[in-house]
Amino acid sequence: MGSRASIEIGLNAAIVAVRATTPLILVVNGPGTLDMLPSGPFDPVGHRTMEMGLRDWVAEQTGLSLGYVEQLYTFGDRGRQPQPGDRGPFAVSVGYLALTQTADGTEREAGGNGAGQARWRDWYTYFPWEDWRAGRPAILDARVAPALDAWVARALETGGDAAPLSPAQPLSRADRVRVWFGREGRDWDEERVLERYELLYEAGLVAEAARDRPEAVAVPAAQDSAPPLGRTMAQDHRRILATAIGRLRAKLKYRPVIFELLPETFTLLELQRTVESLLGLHLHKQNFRRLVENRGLVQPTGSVLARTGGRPAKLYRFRRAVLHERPAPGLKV
Amino acid sequence: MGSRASIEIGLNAAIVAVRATTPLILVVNGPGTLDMLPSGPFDPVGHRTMEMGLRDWVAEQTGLSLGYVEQLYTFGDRGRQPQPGDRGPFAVSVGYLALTQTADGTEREAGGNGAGQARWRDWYTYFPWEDWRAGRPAILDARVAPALDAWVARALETGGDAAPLSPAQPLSRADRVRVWFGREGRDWDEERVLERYELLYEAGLVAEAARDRPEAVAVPAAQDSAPPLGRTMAQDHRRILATAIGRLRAKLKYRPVIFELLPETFTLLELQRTVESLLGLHLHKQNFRRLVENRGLVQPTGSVLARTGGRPAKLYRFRRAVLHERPAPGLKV
DNA sequence: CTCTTATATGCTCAAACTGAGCATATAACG
DNA sequence: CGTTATATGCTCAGTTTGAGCATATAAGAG
Repeated sequence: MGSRASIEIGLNAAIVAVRATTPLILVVNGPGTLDMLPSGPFDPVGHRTMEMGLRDWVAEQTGLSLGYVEQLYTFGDRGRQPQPGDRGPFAVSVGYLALTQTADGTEREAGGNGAGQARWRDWYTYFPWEDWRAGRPAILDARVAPALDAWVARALETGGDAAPLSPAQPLSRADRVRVWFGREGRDWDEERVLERYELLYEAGLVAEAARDRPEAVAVPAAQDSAPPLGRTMAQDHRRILATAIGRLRAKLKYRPVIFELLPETFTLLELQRTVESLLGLHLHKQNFRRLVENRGLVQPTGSVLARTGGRPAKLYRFRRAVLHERPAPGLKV
Repeated sequence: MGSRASIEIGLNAAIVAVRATTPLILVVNGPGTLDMLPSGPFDPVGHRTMEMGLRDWVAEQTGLSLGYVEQLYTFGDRGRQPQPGDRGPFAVSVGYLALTQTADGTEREAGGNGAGQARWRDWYTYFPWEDWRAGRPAILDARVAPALDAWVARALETGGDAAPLSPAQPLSRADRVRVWFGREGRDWDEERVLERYELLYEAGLVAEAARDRPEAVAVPAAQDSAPPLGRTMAQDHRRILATAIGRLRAKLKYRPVIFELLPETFTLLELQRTVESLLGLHLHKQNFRRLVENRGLVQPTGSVLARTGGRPAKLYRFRRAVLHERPAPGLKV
């Protein structure tokens, strides 16, 4: 077992909130103009658990004290290293998803003394193709689809596209493009955020790909001067964010986590808009309220909210008792 | 950031197969008579990714070449260390779930030159309370429930049981026992394997608890001389196995992973028995076949299997095309 | 004051899905 | 030729879903 490189464990938090109709992610300033997730190395001497280490780093860098936290995935592949010759400790990234009440109002909230100011940013800035609320995002037809088609075509020319890369990944390039980016309308699985991002990475279409392995990306000449697809983040943080979004979109459907993001009381429309913003699609209004009421997820507070125009909406709150009832359901939309 | 303890990343594989009606887990000999999951440290110099490292370790220790592999969770808390004074490198465990065709026949299969012979063992050996196929497991009423009740009672006496340990874990002892171990019949969520195991651990009812923190377990005097609940494993491997079982039980319902465990062709009853063995419960036969046929998960091969007594069963195979169809469904039972 | 524009809510309805069973078909066995 | 096992087909009522139609309650514009 000889000499192993030393290993460092990076803890990274994708901290999510929703303001009105926009899902937000908390970022700090990274190298250059790059955004970074709040993060720091795990120090087993100073922290009893990784999660506690994460909370400390976040508090230090953003001033935020996290509530709901869930571990996402541990990434540890060399290809993703900054690779200045593979020097320094090898870094493994452990990604976490955290949910917090809408830190609304100003664009930035807590200071933090870390790498700079922490601020909230619309998560669709990083994944513009994931927001279908206004219909199929233009960027898909304009940029993503052509580039992916070209990438598939290159594979078909140069050899074959049949080869499964691994038993766990048995789809060809063409299949993956079709399955995860679905042509046409309703062939879109909003949970496959990570798969789509990694496909774009593999195809060399996001800036991170060029940064990590400049040699492998020489090919896509066509859109060479085009702006990158989505805003880039430092290190592998956009991959962690993609994991977070996908996991949150999935979890909403079977656990009542949405209420971690809402204030104590809310109207059913606010609840619906929050869900829609995260899922990136629209839901049938009447059916949505029927769902949340039948599942017993909410209970009326008795008061109403005088809004802008229109009939005043009843206020509801999360019915915490569902947590003690058996399956503790979500919003299977 | 000063002096950090060195960190070692342990890769651990919960390798699952099914023989007839028994879910199996592949174990090697650990210290003493303890079973261990095939595992080894991640060496970033020798392995490009953690998953490749895992495959290498498994091949070395068991002779098995893994197919389907999925990362489960990364455990890294100090409380679970062997703690001979917290010396040595700090170990973080990354757990993986692997699925493989039934290595049927003999009790052991591949040799491996590692810590000894690898062999398959019924996973309910480790979690006897998880198998409900023959009705509510006797061990629940005989041993688990009384011990948990006593543990809840102790909390109620000594202080209060209301305190949520963390925002992400907002349930009291009493609630957790009720929600995860459900009194009576159908209040059992077969996916909550990890939650149940960790509750037993926290309550000091599994041998690992006494091993990790002898001081905290002095209390349960009642069943002091009783045999431990379920077979113990080395380190935190039983926790990893619990994670694997829970994840697999959940995943069966929305992805066609069951076919990783089955031979090329099979009868619908074999398919059903395999699913049932993993879920630890019985399914309605006619409805089950209606489900798999309607979802297009299988297709008849045309031939039949002359069995023991009874009408011969048609043979089916996995309809791989579902992988290319949109949501790639599972067996939502 | 009345009409228009917005929301909020109530209700309906058909199609699809689920959970439980009843009934029939096809073999091996004694 | 019954008996005993499975394998398969079909039914049926209760629920759940997906789409809409219709009504209620406010703010504003003529």
